[in-house]
Amino acid sequence: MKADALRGHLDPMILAVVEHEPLHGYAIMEALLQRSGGELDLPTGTLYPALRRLERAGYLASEWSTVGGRKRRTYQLTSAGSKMLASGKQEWLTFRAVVEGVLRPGQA
Amino acid sequence: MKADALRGHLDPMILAVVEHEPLHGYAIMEALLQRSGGELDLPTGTLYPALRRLERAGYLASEWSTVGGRKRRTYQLTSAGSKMLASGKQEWLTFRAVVEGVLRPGQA
DNA sequence: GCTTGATGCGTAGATTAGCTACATGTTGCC
DNA sequence: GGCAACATGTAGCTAATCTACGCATCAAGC
Repeated sequence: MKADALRGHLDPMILAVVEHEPLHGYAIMEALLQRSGGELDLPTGTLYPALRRLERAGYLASEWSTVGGRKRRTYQLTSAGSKMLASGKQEWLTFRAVVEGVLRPGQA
Repeated sequence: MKADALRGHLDPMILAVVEHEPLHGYAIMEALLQRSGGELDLPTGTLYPALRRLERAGYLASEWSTVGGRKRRTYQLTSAGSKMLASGKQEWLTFRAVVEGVLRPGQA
């Protein structure tokens, strides 16, 4: 998968992962990897800045904790984030329709 | 639809539009607009550089012609472009699976 | 005691594709 | 004369992702 195919789609994916339970960065990475069937192996240099961006934008809230001597920053969805996620899902459907309308991917 | 959601997906879409018939830039714009149900209204500053990029990469070949006093540059798919399009379609399917695996868009 | 891998957070700098805004010219219609 | 549609193109900006680092803890293996 090309790198910047993700562009603009990563944010809702991150929000989706913390939708039902707050997670810390590393766990978010793992959740993305798992949910994507091993395809989405984000480098930390992508994830952590994205998390800070989302927090700065008000879609995530974070909290520090220490587990087994390791510091974790746990992120949870804010209500603004929840709205953002919902509209992100909607936008994905539109985007998918646009691409498939043009691409006709069935016709290999 | 956010602007850079397109990132990395535009190229195969352009190739798909000229798959069965060569078209000039303006006609490609219109075809994209039509196939996307009016959603994909590319600015010329996006399309024309993209076409030149694809030609430079060997996926498209162009030819000048004059129709009704207007100069047109008509693009057609090369064999390399055809392969690129096929793999682009495949990548799209993977990408879609990844996003939907993470996003679960059904659960609004 | 040492090394290695997994866990965990983070920044700096480069890349690059899509965008806005602009420039140029023709045709046809009011 | 003027405006919309047709038609191509460049210059410069933006911003999200990537690569490549740095730092620290813990557990396992030798």
